Amino acid sequence: MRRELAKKYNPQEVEDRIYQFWLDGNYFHAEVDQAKIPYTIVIPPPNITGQLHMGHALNNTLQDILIRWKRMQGYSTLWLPGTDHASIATEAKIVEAMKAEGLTKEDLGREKFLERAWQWRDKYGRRIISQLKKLGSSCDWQRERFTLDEGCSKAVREVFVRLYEKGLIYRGERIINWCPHCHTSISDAEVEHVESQGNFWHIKYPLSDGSGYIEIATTRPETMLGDTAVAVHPEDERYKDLIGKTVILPLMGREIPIIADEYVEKEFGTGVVKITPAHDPNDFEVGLRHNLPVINIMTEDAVINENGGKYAGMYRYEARKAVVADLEKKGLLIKTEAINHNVGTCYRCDTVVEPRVSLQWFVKMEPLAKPAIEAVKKGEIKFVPSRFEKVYYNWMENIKDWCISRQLWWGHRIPAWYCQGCGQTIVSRKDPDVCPKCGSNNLLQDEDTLDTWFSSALWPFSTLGWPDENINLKYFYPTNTLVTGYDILFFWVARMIFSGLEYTQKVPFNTVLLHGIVRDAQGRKMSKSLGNGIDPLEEIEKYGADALRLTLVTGNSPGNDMRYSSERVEASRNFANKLWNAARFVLMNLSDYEPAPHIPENLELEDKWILSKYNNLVSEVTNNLDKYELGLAIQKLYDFVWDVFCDWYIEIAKIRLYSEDESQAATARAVLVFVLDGILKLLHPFMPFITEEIWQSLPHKGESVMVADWPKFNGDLDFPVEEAEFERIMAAIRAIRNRRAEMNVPPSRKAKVYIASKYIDTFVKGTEIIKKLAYASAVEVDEEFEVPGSVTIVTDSSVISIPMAELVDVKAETERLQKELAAAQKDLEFVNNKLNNPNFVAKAPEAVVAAQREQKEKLLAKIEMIKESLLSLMQ
RNA sequence: GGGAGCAUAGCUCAGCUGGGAGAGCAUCUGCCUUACAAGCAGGGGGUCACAGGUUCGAGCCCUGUUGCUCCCACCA
Repeated sequence: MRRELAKKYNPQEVEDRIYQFWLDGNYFHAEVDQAKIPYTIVIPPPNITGQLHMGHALNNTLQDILIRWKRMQGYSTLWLPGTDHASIATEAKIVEAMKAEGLTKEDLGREKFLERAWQWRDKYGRRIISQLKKLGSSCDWQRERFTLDEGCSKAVREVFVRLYEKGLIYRGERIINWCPHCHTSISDAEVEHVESQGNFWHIKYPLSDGSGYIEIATTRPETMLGDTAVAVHPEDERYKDLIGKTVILPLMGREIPIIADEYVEKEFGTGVVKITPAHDPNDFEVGLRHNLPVINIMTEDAVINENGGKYAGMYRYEARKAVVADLEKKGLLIKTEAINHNVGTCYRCDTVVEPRVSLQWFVKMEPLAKPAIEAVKKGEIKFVPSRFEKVYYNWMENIKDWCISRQLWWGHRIPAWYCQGCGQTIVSRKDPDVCPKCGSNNLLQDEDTLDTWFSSALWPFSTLGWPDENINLKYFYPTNTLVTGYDILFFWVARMIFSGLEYTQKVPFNTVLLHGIVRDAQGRKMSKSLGNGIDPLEEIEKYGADALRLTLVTGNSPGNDMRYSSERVEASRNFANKLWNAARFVLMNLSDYEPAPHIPENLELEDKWILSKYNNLVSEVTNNLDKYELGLAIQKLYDFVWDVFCDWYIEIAKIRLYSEDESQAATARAVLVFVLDGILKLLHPFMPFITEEIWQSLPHKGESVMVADWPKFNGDLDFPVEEAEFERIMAAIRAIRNRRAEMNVPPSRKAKVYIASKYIDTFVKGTEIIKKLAYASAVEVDEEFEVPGSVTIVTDSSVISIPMAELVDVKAETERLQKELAAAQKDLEFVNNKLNNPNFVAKAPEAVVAAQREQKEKLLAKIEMIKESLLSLMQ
């Protein structure tokens, strides 16, 4: 039974039902099928703390389009979903929630805290998954994974042990970025540099021998409490004599040396740098070179500790003020200079990070980066757009060791144990019972967990069962396309590449499709603090998931940001409604026994025209998708549906549908069904819900459009000659409509139309169409006509006369025709200039030259026709 | 300091390997034509930032300039 379609498309009524239908049909599930070629995408796992935002919506729309398309093309298509435990973000949220109960992490203890974390995960992990479903994502939910699940954890542990055994993971006292708010170390990539206003304080450091002072400049005066030297450039004439002498560190009274190091820039500041090895990465390096003591002056909360003398107990900024005030009191402050400089902040909480020496675990990056660079250079991995390859190289080539330990509880605990007996470090795949060196059973596991991105880096293969050799991994890995925002190129993409190469000896994916950021209508980044975020779920509620998806893909080109505005989503909604109504029209004209989509016999000119157009559309859209030009693909589909199919073909088809000739009507119906069926297939990846709903209502073969065959170019539908022929009719119709509109003739006022052309057959065939679409009461076709007192219109292939004596102003008509003549002559001149240019004829491609020649013929004919019309007008 | 992107209609943006510039929205005119007023038909509107160059031909390729945006970087 065919359902009556509502007058307006109502997505709320359709979407959940259709999604359930797909789930029931198990269409999302991918099997290992040796008869098919695999196509795999792993989802960028959303954080379990997250709510679906526009970035997710864009990201998953793009993935779903590719997945649905490939599935229809017959690949065994796996879209592997899952979520990320997001250690810092999640832990912060839980801690915050506990605060409301007056609890801290420490109150609860590690075990109880983790219990809460898992509860959190169960609750909010579900939420984001259900939101992905609302969008229409055709993920294989049976394979859903979580970065902290058993399999992923096994992979993480395996990797850690392997790297440790290879010497690529080490533990050491290094300077790292410390976030006093999140209370953990973070990696270099996790530090955001924000320009901010600060001061450059110029301070006197008195020489110990009382012979004067040297001037240093700093933006962080409180760190001077931990200074262990002052450095100048070895070649700096100004200070050469002072090298080897000492200064008395103000406020602390410590005697510290003046050293020479190339790191100091003579030109910058005063040319003298205070050296605080414990709190500045450069100073740390200098300290190592010169064997300087490292004095840590801050606690984990960025409060000055006992090493900071009388400033102990002050928060870093408080101490800064106090230090400056004391210096001033003592006359040691020379000047305070306002400057703009970059301050490192935590990417999660925006707190200013504090460089700090501490004992952490690191991954040695250089040996891992090399093959990762090679793989892209050799083309084993392609970036779309390719310009990001350069960004990638730049990062990889300058990479530093990766700090992977975090002082958090929510995450993969570092599989390292320390023997309390002999101090041995044990890193192993299985939890050790006794120390292999001394036999002591007094072992303590490292308290820290791993950077979230450490597990994300393994995602493409840990989710497929690695490290266990298994059929899924063999079949679906390496994955094909990775779709993600350019903003996590370093965090994630780069790390997956070196991880894949190191552990699986294969690239994790062949293509990286990078998209931009979804901004608000004014081009601002959507953010919580600005409150300008648009909730995709609300948009789905209001306009439908298909409209949202369409909005996100229309006009979108890889790597570029886009703006989201209500105007754009409304346009998308309108398109969905247009398609809906086109389908409704087709449907209401079908019989109850309409055969499945097929190409009928006895095709008319207009049928061949649209079939040929459709056929070309198929190859163009497929071609665009092959090149990841999703925005271009949907643009072509949009134009075809609205302009070609609705505005022309449906209107034309009405003639036969409403005629007495049932065989003619049947042909028109069959072509309508065939083309609409094709449109629905081509549109399905973009607008899955509405296309499924319509497709089910139409005559169809198979269970679901989502597993229908993707259309292919069909030589039987290629009618270039008929296409051109039909275009002549269209040109005539457009010309007539145009003139009538200019003269304000209402459609209700029909007029007889005389068409003079050498293409008599064509226009005779087009008679009924012209009558309907050009508001003609009758159409006569001949080689020539004399129609006195008529409006004359000239197209490339015809002279059209419409007798409307009372509307005709001979003078105005003459002027208009003369204008057209001039325009045509100018065009001809332009074409002639080209054709008369021997270089053009010799060097331009043949097709281009031929097109110009054809154009010339057309113009010559047109000019001739205009001249004749002018002559007859004057009579 | 290095690198990248953008600059095209009033607005937001497409424009694939170079062959006389497109869409949506907005605007104007006329239409309730039995699929759709979330619609139909038609119109107006662009020195493709600027200056050079390559080419028979440049929005597209090259060089430079200007403006905006972003990324990276240890200049205290």
